[in-house]
Amino acid sequence: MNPEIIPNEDPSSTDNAAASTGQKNVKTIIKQIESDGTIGISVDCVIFGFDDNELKVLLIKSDFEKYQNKWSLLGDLVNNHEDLDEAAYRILRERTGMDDVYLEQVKAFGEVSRHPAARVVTIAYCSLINIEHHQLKILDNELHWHRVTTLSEMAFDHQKILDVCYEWLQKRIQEHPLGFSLLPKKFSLRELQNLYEAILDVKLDRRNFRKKFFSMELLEDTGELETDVPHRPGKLYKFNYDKYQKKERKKWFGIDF
Amino acid sequence: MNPEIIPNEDPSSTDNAAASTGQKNVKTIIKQIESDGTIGISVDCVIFGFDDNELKVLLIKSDFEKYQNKWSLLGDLVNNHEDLDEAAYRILRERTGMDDVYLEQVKAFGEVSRHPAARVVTIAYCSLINIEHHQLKILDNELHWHRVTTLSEMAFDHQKILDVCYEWLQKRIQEHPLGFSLLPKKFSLRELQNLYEAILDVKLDRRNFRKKFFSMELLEDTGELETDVPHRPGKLYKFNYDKYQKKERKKWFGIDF
DNA sequence: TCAAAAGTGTTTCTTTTACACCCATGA
DNA sequence: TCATGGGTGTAAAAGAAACACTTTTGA
Repeated sequence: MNPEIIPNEDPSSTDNAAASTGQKNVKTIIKQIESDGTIGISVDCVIFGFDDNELKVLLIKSDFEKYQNKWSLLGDLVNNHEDLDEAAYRILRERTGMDDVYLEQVKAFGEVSRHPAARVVTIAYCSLINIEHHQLKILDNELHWHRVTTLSEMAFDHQKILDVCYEWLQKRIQEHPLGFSLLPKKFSLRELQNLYEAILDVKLDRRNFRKKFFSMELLEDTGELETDVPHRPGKLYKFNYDKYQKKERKKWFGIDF
Repeated sequence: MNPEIIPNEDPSSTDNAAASTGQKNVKTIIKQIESDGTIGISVDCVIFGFDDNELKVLLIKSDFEKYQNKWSLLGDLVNNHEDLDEAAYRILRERTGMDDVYLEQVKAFGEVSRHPAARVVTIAYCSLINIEHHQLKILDNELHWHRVTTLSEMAFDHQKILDVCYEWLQKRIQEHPLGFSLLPKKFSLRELQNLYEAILDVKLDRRNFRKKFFSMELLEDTGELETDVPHRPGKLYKFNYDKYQKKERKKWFGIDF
């Protein structure tokens, strides 16, 4: 089951007090993998958020000795009895308390020596969450939102994984309405445009941007307006997921490379 | 290292007499995984070819009891000391004797019960090979080219994997020059158009198709003509990989969904 | 000389881009 | 009343789609 769009709802419960870091048993299991000569499987989540007109990613400080003080993605070994997707949702839930979020598999990374202690193949998942819906509560390992554009010194091959996921996001957001998962349910067109401009690192013409989105007929005017802005308030829209889902997908886009 | 385009060359050696099916030891290892309670990792290759104006995929009969007589993709467990990509190239080499082919990872499939004997996560790779460059020599397990459009009764979740890879191919071929890997090095525009029409299952206008490809300026006129055709022979072209590689990739395609 | 596919241009329509002024709000 | 960003339309350009006749070859 390939997760499609899941509309983001205000979290009914942000109770994640029970979230474990999942880091405790990892070392033991890694040791086992090491001695077995088997291959371990993990999932790493690249959790994107959008705040202050910038794309952010959720990171922790690695507690693996070799990579002390380097930034690390949120990952964990896959349990024997859980699907890959389930593992990704679990990691997300443990860290953010949310499970009704956008999540999609991006790529498997399996270089022999990507993990210094043992052979571990990892499956990278991309997740987009609306930062407003979740105040980080568990701050183990300096969990925090980090700007995507100013990153260096990551643990393992996590820089590579992040790069691949970021490129994936840049492409995907243009042909799939992922972006709305990063915004509040009701948003202004300016917020939407800021999101696209930040992710793609381009400037877009405001009028053409509006025209484009309105012509898709997937935005619904909520009748509400922005508040607390020091200028004329913009209209608030919401994205019509139902209508989008019912739209038929075209298989012919036109050859271009 | 994400394999980009590799131009297909005539194979200098199609000697693959030493290719092993890789199936002998699989059962033993699966048993071990089963008893260990660990998770196995395999690679499955979806090897597409194009012949007789139809898209084909290379399949064998499964020798796993439960799926006797069902069609199966070419796969094998990943060795401890090899990258995922290497494993995919190995499988390809063992089966086709070629290793200078197009190969790309598509997706990991990790449902808990996708393999009836043990927990095995598989990474699907898509490979495109030019059928003319390889006469199948090892026909173990009824190895053969099967039409993609008339398939049923596949082993494991291989139907699902094939479907995902086929959809991936349909999309990918429109924005990436994969298709040339399925054709002879020198081809006519009609062959190229037949390829696109077969893969996408659409009819295309001949004049617009030509216009489109010529405007990309990536086809080189070889000066040669088709032979042995019962009508006016078409010009033969080759694809200029160098020029394509040097082209800068645009990150802005236009929002459309 | 016939059958079959190659080769070739123009027009129409659609989509994309570029661009400037008035409007509503809060300070 | 000012500063700030919201909201709007049109013209030009580029790209995609529709469409028919002549040419070359082998049989």
